[in-house]
Amino acid sequence: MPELVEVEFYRRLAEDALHRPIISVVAPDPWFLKGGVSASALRRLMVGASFGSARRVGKLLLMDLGPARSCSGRTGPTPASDPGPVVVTIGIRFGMTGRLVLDGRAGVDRLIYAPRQARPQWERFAVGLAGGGRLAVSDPRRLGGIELNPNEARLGPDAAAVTLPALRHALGHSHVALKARIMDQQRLAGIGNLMADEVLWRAGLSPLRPTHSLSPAETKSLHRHLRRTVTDLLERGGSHLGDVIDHRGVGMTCPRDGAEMVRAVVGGRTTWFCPRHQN
DNA sequence: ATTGTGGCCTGCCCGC
DNA sequence: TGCGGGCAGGCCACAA
Repeated sequence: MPELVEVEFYRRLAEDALHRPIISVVAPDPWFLKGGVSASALRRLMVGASFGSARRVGKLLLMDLGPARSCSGRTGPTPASDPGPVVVTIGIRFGMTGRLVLDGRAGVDRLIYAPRQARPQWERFAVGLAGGGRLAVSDPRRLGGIELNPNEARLGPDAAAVTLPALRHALGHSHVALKARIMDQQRLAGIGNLMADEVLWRAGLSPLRPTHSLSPAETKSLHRHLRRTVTDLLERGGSHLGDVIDHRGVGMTCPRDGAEMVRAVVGGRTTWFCPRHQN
């Protein structure tokens, strides 16, 4: 499913759509437009403009209309002397089955839990680009959506770049289960169910552990494995390509020590972990 | 304020 | 062979 890794591939793909004039907007599904924005409003804003930058925070893809804007992620506080131009941003969420397609090229080859091939009726949003190009969002399950000027401040630091102090702050001293905490997008952005299982398996930490029970050394280890896992999965090409993902299932054994994997529900999500080395 | 739960959406797979 | 129930999880509304 699209987690941080897939959305990063979508972002890279979307960079090829920058600076190409938008000539049409196709938004056939009102459900897919969030926050009360209408297809006609999007059309008024977008037609004649072009995307200036493609950014990502967690699982949210952000495409700014207008001239290029810093791609270093979050923009800091703007000096009062220079408020800068008003930027219109199109936020795209992919749910768990959303794909981004540019000029017929898909951002990822395969999406776990999603049908293998896209059908025309699953296209929920698209922009036509000058010269015949097309940027489209295909989402069979309709769990994603398009939002105008999404509130980026509601997302925690991106998991791909989070520092140790920032991770410590995100974890805090909560009594909530560790897995639920690292999947809380307001605290840490980008980790979905599969990556959470992978990171905790690598770090040898039980998903059920109360967050506050982590020692400083364990938090440091979690940080190292988190960053390493993101890097690995980006290199491998998908959040489903972790070492433990194929071992999530009844009767499966831990690829590290052979113990039988255990199923639990944490934060409302199906969770698989090794009872032997994840403590 | 924080935290937990249920529901939304639809395709797929299993068992009958 | 068709059919229906259960399942998948990101996100949000809602309740405590």
